[in-house]
Amino acid sequence: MSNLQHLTETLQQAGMRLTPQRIAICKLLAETEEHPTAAAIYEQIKSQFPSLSLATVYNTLDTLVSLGAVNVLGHAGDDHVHYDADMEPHVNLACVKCHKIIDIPSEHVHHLDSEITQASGFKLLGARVLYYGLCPACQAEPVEAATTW
Amino acid sequence: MSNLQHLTETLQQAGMRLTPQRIAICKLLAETEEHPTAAAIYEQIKSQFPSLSLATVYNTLDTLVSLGAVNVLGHAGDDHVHYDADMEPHVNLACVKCHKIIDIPSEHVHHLDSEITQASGFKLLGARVLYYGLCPACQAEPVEAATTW
DNA sequence: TTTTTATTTATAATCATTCTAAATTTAGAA
DNA sequence: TTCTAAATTTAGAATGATTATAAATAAAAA
Repeated sequence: MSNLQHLTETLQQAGMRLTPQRIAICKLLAETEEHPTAAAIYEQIKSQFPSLSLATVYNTLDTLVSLGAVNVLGHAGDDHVHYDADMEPHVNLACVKCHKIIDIPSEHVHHLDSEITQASGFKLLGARVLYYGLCPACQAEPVEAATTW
Repeated sequence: MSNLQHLTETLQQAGMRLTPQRIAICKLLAETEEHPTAAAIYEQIKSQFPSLSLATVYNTLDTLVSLGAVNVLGHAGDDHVHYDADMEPHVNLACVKCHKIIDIPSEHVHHLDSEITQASGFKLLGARVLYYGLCPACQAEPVEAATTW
């Protein structure tokens, strides 16, 4: 099953309508390699739906998050909340300089779930594994004032 | 070396003055088991420094963060940024219901650093490993509308 | 001292996100 | 088809954490 299907079916099974706006948001989330913010999603879909409201984007994202189909990465060096539709355990790696976020498949994160569950007795609902540093390209350039995190 | 010493020395070595306000903030960060927000720190220190300004708290936190002595956890189910002076690799585990955050020592997170460095070529500066779920106490109570993340 | 610089403070400004109420769309019944 | 009620979208206002600004204070240097 494609990730897009997963997202739309999640909405349907929650009894929600598959409106064109919601489909477009799911499509973007499923296909992007980025880790978009609400504003970024709004900007990219705006051309298809000139009347689109930011509230719709936030509502849809919140719904998908509370249904467990989308992950919230939180702020990543900027002042925007980033979202990630890839729910497979993986590491998100952000460059504090160019603000790009990439995914790293990791052997060890796969084991974290059970390790944490056993140690804590929590019922896990999600994770946010975000490392930050300087990407190879930005390491080449001189370091300036540290970014605020 | 105590964690408090580490924090104050970090400030000094950066050429900054050890003002009473900054010392109090470092002390609180070093001694708390919580993962306080700027507002929480402000509230707790206010009694010692009635004239304290929130700006001072934010400034000091930002400085400590950019010096790599304090970690920013980001939002944790509420709308506040949480800080953590424990820089040892560990898992932060937040309950989405009672909003408590606890630390979990983890064998696997210790290995993540080298794994990520090798896979990406990034120069790592920090990490934010935050899992969320329901703590044992909150699992007992009935589940209500999902919290927005 | 006097001068310079760092720091704190109070307050205003910013801006991402949330809220609200009206307008629109939809699914299903008649 | 048309009607009706519920869901959804929308525009714009409101919220509130954080940041910026400029004046006041404190400390260090001369």
